[in-house]
Amino acid sequence: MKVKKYYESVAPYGREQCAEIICPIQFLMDIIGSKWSVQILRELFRGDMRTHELIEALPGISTKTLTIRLRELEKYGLLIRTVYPEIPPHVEYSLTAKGRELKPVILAMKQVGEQWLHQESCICALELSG
Amino acid sequence: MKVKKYYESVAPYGREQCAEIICPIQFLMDIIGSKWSVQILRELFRGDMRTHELIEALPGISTKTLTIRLRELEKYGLLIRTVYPEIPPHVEYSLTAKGRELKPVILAMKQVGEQWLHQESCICALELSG
DNA sequence: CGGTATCCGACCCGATACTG
DNA sequence: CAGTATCGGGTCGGATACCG
Repeated sequence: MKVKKYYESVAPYGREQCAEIICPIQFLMDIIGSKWSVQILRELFRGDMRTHELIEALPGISTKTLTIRLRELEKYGLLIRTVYPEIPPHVEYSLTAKGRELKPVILAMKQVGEQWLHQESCICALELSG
Repeated sequence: MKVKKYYESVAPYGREQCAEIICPIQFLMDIIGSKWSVQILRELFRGDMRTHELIEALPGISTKTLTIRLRELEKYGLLIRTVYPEIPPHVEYSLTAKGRELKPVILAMKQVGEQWLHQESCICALELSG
């Protein structure tokens, strides 16, 4: 009886391989649409990073979720995991060429996201009335 | 006691308003990252659509999910819902100017998505060994 | 340091039946 | 035709403790 490693049991829920019709936009969303995925990629665009650097750069992420996301992105060929056989362990993550193809997507998202963020009236803003 | 309408009870799970630090990329993902959202927007970029036209254009979506996604996108100001007081009911959805600002994002996603889709070896392909 | 195992609440979303 | 109510399975992902 094959036992799945725990991070294999988690996959983007919308993904349906080889459906009759595949929308390339949804196809991409299924790859990068999980929580934290784009933020991990965003960090790696700044340069190669070690695990604890990612954890520090992404406040709130758990080691479990980080590992799952990294394995997914590695499986999709977007990043490479390099292990240096040292003690204590030393693991480095870096974007592949394929991963860097996401740059225009992430740039476009950044541009629109910033624009909308600045327009948005903050829900937490103090109400002066009353 | 206020009773939430059922579609108000559903919101993108990653959204945290007014966090100390907000990544504009994640901010955008929280708006368009739910299942079906980008596909709905993709259809509306082709022109205004009625509810049943969207259902036909998005095979697999339920009326419930469609309604929830449409209300979300309307709440974010990305589309407008127009009701024509007729019998039978006639409702039309159209992108707002803000919604159309997503065009470069969706185009970039489409481009990369198509490229990767064509590279991908199909998991369902027959295995010739054995 | 990096990763794993386990538990568990939250919620996403599909199916179905029903209303005006 | 468009939308609502309700149910329920699946899984997402956070918290925590532990290992080599």
